[in-house]
Amino acid sequence: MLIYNTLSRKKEEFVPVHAGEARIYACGPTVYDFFHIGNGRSFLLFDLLRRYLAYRGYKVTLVQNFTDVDDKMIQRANREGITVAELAERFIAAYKQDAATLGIMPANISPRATEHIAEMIALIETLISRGHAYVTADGVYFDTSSDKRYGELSGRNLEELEAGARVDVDEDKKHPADFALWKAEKPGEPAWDSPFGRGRPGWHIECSAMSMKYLGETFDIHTGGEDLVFPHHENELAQSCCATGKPLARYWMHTGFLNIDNRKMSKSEKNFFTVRDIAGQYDMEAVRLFFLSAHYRSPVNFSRDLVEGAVSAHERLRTARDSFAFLADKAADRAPDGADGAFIASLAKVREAFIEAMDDDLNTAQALGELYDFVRDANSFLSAERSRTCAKASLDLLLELSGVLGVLAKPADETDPRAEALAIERVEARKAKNWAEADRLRAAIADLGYSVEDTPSGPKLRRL
RNA sequence: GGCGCCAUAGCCAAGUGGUAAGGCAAAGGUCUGCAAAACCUUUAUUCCCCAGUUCGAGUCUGGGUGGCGCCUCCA
Repeated sequence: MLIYNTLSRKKEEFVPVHAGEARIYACGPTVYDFFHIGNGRSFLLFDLLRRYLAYRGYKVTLVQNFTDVDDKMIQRANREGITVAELAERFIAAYKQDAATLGIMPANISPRATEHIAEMIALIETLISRGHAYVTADGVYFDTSSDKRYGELSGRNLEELEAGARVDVDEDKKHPADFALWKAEKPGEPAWDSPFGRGRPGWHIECSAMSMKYLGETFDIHTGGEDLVFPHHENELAQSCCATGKPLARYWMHTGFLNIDNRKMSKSEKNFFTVRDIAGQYDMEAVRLFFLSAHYRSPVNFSRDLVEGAVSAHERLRTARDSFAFLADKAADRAPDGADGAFIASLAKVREAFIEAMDDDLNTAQALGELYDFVRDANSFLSAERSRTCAKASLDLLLELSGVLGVLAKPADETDPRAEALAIERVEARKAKNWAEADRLRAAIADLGYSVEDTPSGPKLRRL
């Protein structure tokens, strides 16, 4: 499998540290608010990655942290008159709910920053003792000049960073790019005791401490949004490498941005949607399909029209699933003939093509193309009188491949029982060839918000 | 100012130097009480522009043009 590695700016063959295992660290949310649809897209990357690696036979360990102490959290907690811990509790719960709507499976381990202060302090002490960090009145800073490789991940060097630096230079810092490992206590902020005085950890150190604790000093893949490349991941990498002398992660994967109307989402622009907002408007599985229709590294535009296109495509996959399932139960139960055998044999090629696409740096757009091709071919083939075995094989393959992508996991939405009852009445009316009554019932069903389709497997209600 | 990414049909989007996947939308057809769904067919002589390399370029090189991102908290 090839993975695009931000560190080398190339696709590289995936070779895990431990044969047969894949250890992944994903930067999780800062839990000060509901997460937005752009965050959702980047969370989708690690979910897709872990599903696919598991499908390919790797034993996957995914660690996703919760950043539960930082400036934004402190501000909001103070504004609402609650503790930072209470705020964290609330939005960790919200994260879990919202992630589930997008089909994002829980990580194997979900460490919280505040529960790993001791590990961070130990890491900072190591950095100080090795001459990579220094203490000032404000806390402890990482000495970027002491790291020859600093800038490797984001493709910058210290001179450039100095040239690009804007105001706000801390006099105590040796270099403008130096960043805080430990922030000295300020009134109204949570603080912990440490050898360098009471205070709280900087943002970057938490990910270094937690990833290495659970995954080892060098693990396989580190994921995040592209805006984390600098400074967050650059700094994580610097801290960890300088502390251990070893690489932190073999592969760094970053998602492209999600834009709204071709503009970056931002609170000030008010072009901003939380996953919670969207979940009320669309089937989130269709939104997931929408994201997967473009490569994870390319920027994606989010708009009503585009998502609605994905909703149609998603409906089509669901219809295919229902139709295959119906035929797997009801089609002729006889031994497959030659054509059936050839069809079943052809399914292996579909799987191969799907894997080939996914092996190429998770090319979901291409993989979906293979899936749609397969659905069309199978629909066409099964429309003739075919053995039950063919339908069953088609259903199995569809569920297998869509399961890797996570786009057909949810059962059909529960339908309104009143609409169901009307649909049954309508079946009777149609049997009696009472078309006027049938049409009246269809209108009544439409009033409840459903269209009705007469399929071979009976009436199918579809939300309008 | 520095670094980097992108440009493929009405829209979205793949594409390993060898003759343009797929989806959405649209149109015609089969089927259907009428529909819907499904299926079949149609929709890029051409991949932003100009040069170059090559037997051959959407794909490689150079130069333009246009859009975007990072350099500050940010997925």
